[in-house]
Amino acid sequence: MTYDRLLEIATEHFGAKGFEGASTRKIAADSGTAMSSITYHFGGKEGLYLAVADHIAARIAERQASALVAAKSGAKLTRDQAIEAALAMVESFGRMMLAPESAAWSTFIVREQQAPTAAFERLYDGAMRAVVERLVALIAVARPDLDAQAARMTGILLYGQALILCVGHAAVCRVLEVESLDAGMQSALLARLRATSLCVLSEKPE
Amino acid sequence: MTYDRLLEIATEHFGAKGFEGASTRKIAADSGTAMSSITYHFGGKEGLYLAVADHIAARIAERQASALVAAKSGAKLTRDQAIEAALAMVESFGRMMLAPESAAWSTFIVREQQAPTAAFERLYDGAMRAVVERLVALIAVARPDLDAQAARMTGILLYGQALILCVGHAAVCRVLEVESLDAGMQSALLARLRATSLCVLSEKPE
DNA sequence: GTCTATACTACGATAGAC
DNA sequence: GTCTATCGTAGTATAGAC
Repeated sequence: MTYDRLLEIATEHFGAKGFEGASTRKIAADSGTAMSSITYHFGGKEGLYLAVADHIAARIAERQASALVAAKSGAKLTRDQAIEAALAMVESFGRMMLAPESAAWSTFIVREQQAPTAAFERLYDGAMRAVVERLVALIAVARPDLDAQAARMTGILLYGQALILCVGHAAVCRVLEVESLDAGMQSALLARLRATSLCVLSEKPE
Repeated sequence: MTYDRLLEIATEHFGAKGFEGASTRKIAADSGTAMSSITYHFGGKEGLYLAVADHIAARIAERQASALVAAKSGAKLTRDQAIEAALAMVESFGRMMLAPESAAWSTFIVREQQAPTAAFERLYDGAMRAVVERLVALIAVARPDLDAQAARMTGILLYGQALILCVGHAAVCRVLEVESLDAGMQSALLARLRATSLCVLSEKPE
């Protein structure tokens, strides 16, 4: 379908070059269709951009769905269970950050973070909110010594560890002295992510 | 000087909108000069872009200089000294990430990370390398249980915690339920950054 | 060094054929 | 639904006056 193909290609282009950098002519050409198809299906460049935001949010949501289910919310958890569930969420996020698709997503999202447009609301409400809130709730159980705001901040910082794997991709490769992150390096990174997160989550409340 | 003014304004524009999104016309206009001044001083848009990369690298380097000096390299440090020096470096980086100027830098750098151009070399060699290598060396002292590669990964992850404060700015505000990060919130974030980093650095080698 | 002029290319939008 | 054709705008680069 032309609609889907345009959406897929547009995700790559907007992710790689940003809103202004991407060209509707090139998006249409790479999708094997005419530029006016964008007008027909999405109303214009801006409509296409917003559709891409929804698309990214949906993809992220479905990828994080399993981690969310595993970290069941309502149930009372022991501290060890909460720690394990939080680790699983951070690791799941890190795994997504290492996946090749998310390279396009991350630049898209980071741009929206710095200068939020209407697309940011869709990204946050569609994908981020549920994941962050769940992790924060688990941290509150794992670290009863932290107040609510400190638990939120800790959640942010833990996700930051995973985020750099994608957002700082070139620097990560440089520091590790590799050309790209092969499967072995990826699992080593995820293991380290889990280990450092465990240090934070299992800190003994004195 | 026209040269300096162009450089400063260009840093903002490229940071906010990326290479393709920024317009030499607008950069020149905001600098109060003619567009052809860019050709004269920088040879064209691309030359200006590379000059901005050098400019950002220099600014970062000078900001991190004090943290680098404090974490003196050659000297033998005790574990506690290494931990304290590493904490100071992470905190210094976090402080920079919270500074308003770095908002423009971060998007510039993140774009380069995902799709590195010649500008990335300048950023990495000019600013990042020294800071990362110093932190990794300190981690090696603080955590003798980690091998060299694990120490590198840990350094990356610690910097990731600080990076999200800038790169995920909009989401951070959302999670903390504030409009912007005032001074109190900033120091609370830095305190938490220090606390979680301490958890990782002071982990007892069994 | 800095400006004005202009040349040329590429952009997004839209109208209308099919 | 998809295409071609065209319009107006905005982009960078460059030549030449001062």
